[in-house]
Amino acid sequence: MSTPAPTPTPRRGTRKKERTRRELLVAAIDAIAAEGEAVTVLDVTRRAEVSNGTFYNYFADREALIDAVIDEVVGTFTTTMAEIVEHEDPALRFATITALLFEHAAAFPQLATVMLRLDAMRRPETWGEAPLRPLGDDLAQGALTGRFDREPSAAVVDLVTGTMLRALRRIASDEHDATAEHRSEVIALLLRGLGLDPDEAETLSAVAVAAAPDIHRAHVDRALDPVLAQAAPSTPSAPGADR
Amino acid sequence: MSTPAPTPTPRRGTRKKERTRRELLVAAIDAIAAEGEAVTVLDVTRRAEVSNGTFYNYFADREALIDAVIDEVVGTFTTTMAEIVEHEDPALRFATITALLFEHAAAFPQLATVMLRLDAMRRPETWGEAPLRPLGDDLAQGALTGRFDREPSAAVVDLVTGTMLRALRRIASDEHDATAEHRSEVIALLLRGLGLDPDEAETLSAVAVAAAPDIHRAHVDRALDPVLAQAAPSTPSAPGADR
DNA sequence: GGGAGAATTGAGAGTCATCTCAATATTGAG
DNA sequence: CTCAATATTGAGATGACTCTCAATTCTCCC
Repeated sequence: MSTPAPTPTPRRGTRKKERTRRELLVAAIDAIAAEGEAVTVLDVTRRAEVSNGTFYNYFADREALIDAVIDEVVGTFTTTMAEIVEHEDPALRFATITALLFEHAAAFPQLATVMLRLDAMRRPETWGEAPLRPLGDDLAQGALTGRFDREPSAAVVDLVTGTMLRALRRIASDEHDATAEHRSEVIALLLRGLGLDPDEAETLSAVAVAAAPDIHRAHVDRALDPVLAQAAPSTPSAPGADR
Repeated sequence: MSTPAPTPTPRRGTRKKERTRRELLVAAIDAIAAEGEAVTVLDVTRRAEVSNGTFYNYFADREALIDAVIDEVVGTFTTTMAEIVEHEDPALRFATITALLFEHAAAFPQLATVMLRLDAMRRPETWGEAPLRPLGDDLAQGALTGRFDREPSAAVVDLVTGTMLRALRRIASDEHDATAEHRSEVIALLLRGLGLDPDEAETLSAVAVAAAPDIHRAHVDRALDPVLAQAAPSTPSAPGADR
């Protein structure tokens, strides 16, 4: 039996409070993906199907919600990255990290869309400390250490983060050519720009893109907040092992 | 022949109108650079030092202003590009176009900031048709035609436009390393990623960056709307009479 | 200068947003 | 089942924003 009770009760002892907060977070992610900077508290509470007043039990104000969303979303991406940081060959590590981010964006387009929009929601004065900046710096640094003779200069950061954000945008908006070939070619272009031999760049990127889905699935099963996984309606959260 | 009707040229009291509209446009550029999507009509009219009501003599509504700003700002960048489109060697043309855009962004940081913010002000559904998309496509296309064996695929567009937008953001926010070296290295990285020989990439990019200031100055003197030039307070223009 | 028409003003109507709070409903341990 | 703690509700208070319009000021042609 175990018909889910009409009153949704996940488990005894779990305060309702926990669940409502997460529902608000998921609703906020959807709303920001759709509305961007212009999102309103009412947008969020309507999606979460709670009253306007309830919102203020969980967040001090609208700003606090935005901050919480930034933490959540950037968290899922950085966790995904940290997941495979122990790769040995720096070039392969870079390729794998990038391929994983693409995979993550394709699996959770709302999260990617929110990340991209948040990246632009800051004022010019604070662009330097934008939430995504550390992620880009880490990536560029990790891409280069120990393998290429090039230092992770500002130009390299621009090359890597700019290209990846642009490709993420394409993937998140589900354009027709956001295919595995597209991802692989993006990575190969980056590797070549960073100084890798063209042939090796092509091989490495193909390998990384091919390996990404399995790594990513394992990561999601293990580490991703199940409530956030709801934010990807197109992805069955507990599908069969195979695809 | 010609206009038979009432006095062929409308000249009664129509002088001021032109000027006010341009002042509103300049104020809007400043305001959007500072406030982004959240800009209000009052922000703009306060900056332009006109009353709220005056605004509606010139723009049907707030949306119309945004559209007009997009036209103006994207216009100045595409004009800059078209300026040097006749270069012979595609790689050098690409390097020069890029260097010119960097120069333009450094000379008119407000325009660059507005362009970058507008790029993110659209909804995800319309990102594909965002105002900056054609500019990026043109650039990627122009970069490759006739020289590289690579076709201007989606990956190439992502590489070129993403990197340039990121570098423009750095230049617009006046970060300490937005120097000539930075610009030159960005271009070299791109050229190498596109398939050019590393040494030639370095040489070409240095040449292009060195040549950019003169070309740009000539372009501004010749073609740029003088009112828009006001948007760059650091520019020593405005030689007097406000006709 | 005189005056017709262009240009501007700013108060105000209407809308919609954020956030509060007293009242009400729900939850779950004993 | 009971009831105190916990969570939710939704109608306002408040303020900011967009857009209108009758009244006023300004321009500049003659």
